[in-house]
Amino acid sequence: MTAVKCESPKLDNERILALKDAIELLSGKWKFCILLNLYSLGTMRFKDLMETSNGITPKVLSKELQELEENLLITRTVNNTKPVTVSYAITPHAIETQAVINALIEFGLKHRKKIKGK
Amino acid sequence: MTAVKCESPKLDNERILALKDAIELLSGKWKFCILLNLYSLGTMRFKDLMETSNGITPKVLSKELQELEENLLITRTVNNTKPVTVSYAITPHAIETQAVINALIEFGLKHRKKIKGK
DNA sequence: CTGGATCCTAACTGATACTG
DNA sequence: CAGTATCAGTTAGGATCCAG
Repeated sequence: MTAVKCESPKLDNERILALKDAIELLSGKWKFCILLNLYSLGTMRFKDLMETSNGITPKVLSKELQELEENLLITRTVNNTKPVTVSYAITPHAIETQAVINALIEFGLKHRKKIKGK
Repeated sequence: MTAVKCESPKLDNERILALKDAIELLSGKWKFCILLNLYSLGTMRFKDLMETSNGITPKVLSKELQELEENLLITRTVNNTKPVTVSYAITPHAIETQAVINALIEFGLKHRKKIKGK
């Protein structure tokens, strides 16, 4: 997703703003993938994410991680190792996104059945 | 959103595919807005959607509606009126997306509090 | 009223190479 | 190892005008 537009004059404004925010926070080709990896597999390093996020380039991964960090969804910690390593982990706050992802997966699964059934 | 990439070798593939599908179905700057309008306000005509979707252009609205229809999330019915009118309504299947939208709104609301609290 | 056709731009994405 | 820099391609989205 990108910048979401949704100013319907007839609907509750606060909820719409919240919806917009949520979508924008999670928009991006890889955000869900990264979040899913992080809370399925736990803390990961840049390199690990490069490997599990099949096809991503360092530049893009870097950008996605920065955006997630700005939005307090993940933490970035630099480790005192010989070759410097960096660990990424989701914040407690980001656990809320699990509900979103689960809802999306549920919907996706049902939709797949629907399509296949045709 | 656009074409979502998420082929993590370490995660359950079917769920990831479902996630990808769901995101792609709902991607686009206005999809959520249109769906929200349709199941908050009921069946609407093209003109109505133009008005409630503040700032959308007919071309974009048309495209979004077509995509939603292709994915069986809305129905399009042409009415036998003097100047032709067209009604759009969500399908029963699309009601599943409410869970997604609600989850997004919930997350968005919590996130706003988090940010404001700082 | 309901769109389709054109043109255009900004943003996202990718490939490649390079640095602390 | 963990990125940044540069360059180039694609595309979603908007402006405007036109048509059934």
